[in-house]
Amino acid sequence: MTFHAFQQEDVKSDISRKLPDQQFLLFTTKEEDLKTAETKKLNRAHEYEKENTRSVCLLEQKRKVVSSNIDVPPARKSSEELDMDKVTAAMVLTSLSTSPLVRSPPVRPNESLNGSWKEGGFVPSSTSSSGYWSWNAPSDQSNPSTPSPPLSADSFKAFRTPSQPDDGIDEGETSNLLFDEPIPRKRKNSMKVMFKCLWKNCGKVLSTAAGIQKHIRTIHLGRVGESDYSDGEEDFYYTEIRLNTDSVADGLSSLSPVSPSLASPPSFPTQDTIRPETSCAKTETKLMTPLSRSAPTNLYLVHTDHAYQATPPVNIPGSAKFTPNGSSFSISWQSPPVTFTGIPVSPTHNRPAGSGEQKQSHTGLSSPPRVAFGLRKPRGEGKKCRKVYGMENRDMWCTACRWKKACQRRKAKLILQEGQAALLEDF
DNA sequence: GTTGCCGGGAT
DNA sequence: ATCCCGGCAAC
Repeated sequence: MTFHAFQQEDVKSDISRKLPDQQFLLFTTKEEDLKTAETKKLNRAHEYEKENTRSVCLLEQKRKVVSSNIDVPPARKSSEELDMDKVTAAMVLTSLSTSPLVRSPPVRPNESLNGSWKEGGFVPSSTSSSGYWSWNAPSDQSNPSTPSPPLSADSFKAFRTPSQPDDGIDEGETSNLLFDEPIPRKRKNSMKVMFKCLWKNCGKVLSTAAGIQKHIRTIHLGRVGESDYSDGEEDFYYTEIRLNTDSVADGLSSLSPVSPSLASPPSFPTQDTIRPETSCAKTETKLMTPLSRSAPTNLYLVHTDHAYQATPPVNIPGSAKFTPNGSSFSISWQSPPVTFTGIPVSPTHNRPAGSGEQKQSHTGLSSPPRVAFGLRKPRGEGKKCRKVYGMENRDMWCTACRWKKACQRRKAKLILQEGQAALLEDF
């Protein structure tokens, strides 16, 4: 089981969702909710550890950027309170991350603390309070060396038990993941993160999460002209791939973030609004080699819908070859992106129990039930919240189900399976 | 008949 | 934007 907790100030409602593959994303609205989130997470983690799954727990403490163009939440806890919350989180995380169940392969040197986002130019854009996130190049946003929040990651290291050398996420990285370094840090310039669509036979790669979201929405979900669609439950599946490029700093002006050998025309006649985007990413530093033990099947980014920005599409065929039983890949969400070393979960654990609907994922190009625009979507085969939880547990349903909308849970599952199939095929 | 969820209304 | 639900269509 993979468990991720994100603190996200601009998500309105607290969403705790079980994902396929026994993964979790846990979102909490406010910093003050962190403790609550941790409690939930812990409960969930225990619950699913009982189900014979392994877990790793990541907490991303959203970076607080103090600068003139960043909205800082008005009501802030005192540093002491924050400290306690974070300490609580740290202890929870420690208990999970040091659990014997938690295992992950060693982290390569260049993806250790120094190489991950803590060094990067990622900061929440100035619209952070509106639920809109984008990556800003360091040049057009607050100074990376802006005043740091009261706590530093070092404050929490004391609460972590020493991790076994080969057991679990690299310590530096872990602490980096768990306790977002409040101090904006620079990132190496030699890598760039792209976002690869995980839909079967797609593999489209865009330079921003927003772009890939729009791609998925328009191409795969058939949501043309629904840019205003934002029910807070819309899920996207894409994965982050890192490209070794030294020209990232150019931004998107040279949208060939691809290494030369990988360059090729876009695979999709995109419907995306092509718009040069200056606030784009300069990102992760880990090189994803074809033989790296990457495991997108273990973790997918489920992204709650937010406003997005379109970016020119870039296709990088073969640039994200993940090994089926891999273990390492990264996720990126909000700010800053997280480099994550996943758990090599056995294939059986990769599949949600009883996911018989996988069969359809091998049926062709339009694998996920792609619907002609204007037509009703075919009914899904996955278990809806209603069936899973029953009417008596309606409060456990996903929001969409409660509102009699298309079940996000099922959708996520389907997309996940398609993505897995596609990636396995690629490999 | 049951269930998923679209479309639209109420707030 | 959020929440709810009538009603259609797939099952």
